[in-house]
Amino acid sequence: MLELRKDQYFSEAGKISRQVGFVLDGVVRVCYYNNKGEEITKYFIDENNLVVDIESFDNEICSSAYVQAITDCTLLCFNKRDWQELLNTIIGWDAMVHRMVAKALIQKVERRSPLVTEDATERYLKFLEIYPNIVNRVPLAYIASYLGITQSSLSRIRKNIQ
Amino acid sequence: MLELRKDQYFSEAGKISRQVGFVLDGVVRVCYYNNKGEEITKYFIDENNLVVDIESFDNEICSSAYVQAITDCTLLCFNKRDWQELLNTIIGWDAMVHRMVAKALIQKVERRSPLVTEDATERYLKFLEIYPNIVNRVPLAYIASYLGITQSSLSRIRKNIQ
DNA sequence: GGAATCGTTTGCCATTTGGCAAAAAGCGGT
DNA sequence: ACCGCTTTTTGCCAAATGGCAAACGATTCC
Repeated sequence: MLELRKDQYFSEAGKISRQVGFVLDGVVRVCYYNNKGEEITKYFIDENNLVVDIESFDNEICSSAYVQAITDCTLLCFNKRDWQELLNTIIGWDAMVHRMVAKALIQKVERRSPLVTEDATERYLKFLEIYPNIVNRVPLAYIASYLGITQSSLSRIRKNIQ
Repeated sequence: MLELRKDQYFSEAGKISRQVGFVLDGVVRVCYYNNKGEEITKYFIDENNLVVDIESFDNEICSSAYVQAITDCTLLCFNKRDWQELLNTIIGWDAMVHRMVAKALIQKVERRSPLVTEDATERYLKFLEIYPNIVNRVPLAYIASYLGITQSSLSRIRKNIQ
């Protein structure tokens, strides 16, 4: 069990991610800095979802992204040993995890892809569909950086929608 | 072994995808139609890559995308029975496939995500990095629809770069 | 109850991209 | 070489978005 305060990191770019988390309460985001130094939010993770950089965790390579709490958070937290134990204890755990991970990855693609080809307003509407419980809990700047628009644009779009 | 001619479909939206393909020669794309009826290219797949709608194949649900040959293609092709046979015959096949699939999914996210937050020129440059062997083999309209810009814009961008 | 801090909205204008249609270029068939 | 078809480029103008700074609003801390 891990408590994170707003703005604390669960894992950081450039380090190996050695823990699998499961969000019990709060919202977390995965973000990175592009080559212009802009901070980009890649996705949000809220309650009852796994948070892990699977490439980093599995292959023990450095992660390329930060995982940051954006509200105070409570996470279940497993290290490799715990994880291995679950694997040995629970029949079918391995297969189940594979499914969950595959499903989560597919979801990430399906959520991110449409953003590329839509205009800013539609992106925001998609965001609202996908993350209905997040809008009011995180700063607008993070949402803007998720959508690939400036926060002034997002503010104006909000106004236009009502 | 399956030969597809330019423009033929490997699998179609609304149908269950019952085959796993492996591209031996040619280029294939995955595409769909958004709610404005615009055709969107989600990604390209060229030689030595797997092509499968894993959700549709695994869970026998309808696919939401088309897989279309955009050059004449040669594919290795497995149906569920073949696939099962490989699974039973080759020790470690299952684990290997899980890895390949996870890796491919991660790659899709990593390739698609950056496009959201970059301007049109940078998207095109990223495309060139990611798919260096595809530019000259597919119509510009498909690339534009992959990048989420119009083909006139892409044409102008090309000119500006040289 | 201020003061400081952080987040959001707005105004102004420059830049980017889209829409549409016409022109130009490329390509295969005869 | 010519014709018909498809793809790509270009011109013109409109619409969307960005950049920047100031104003406004909310929240926290003393």
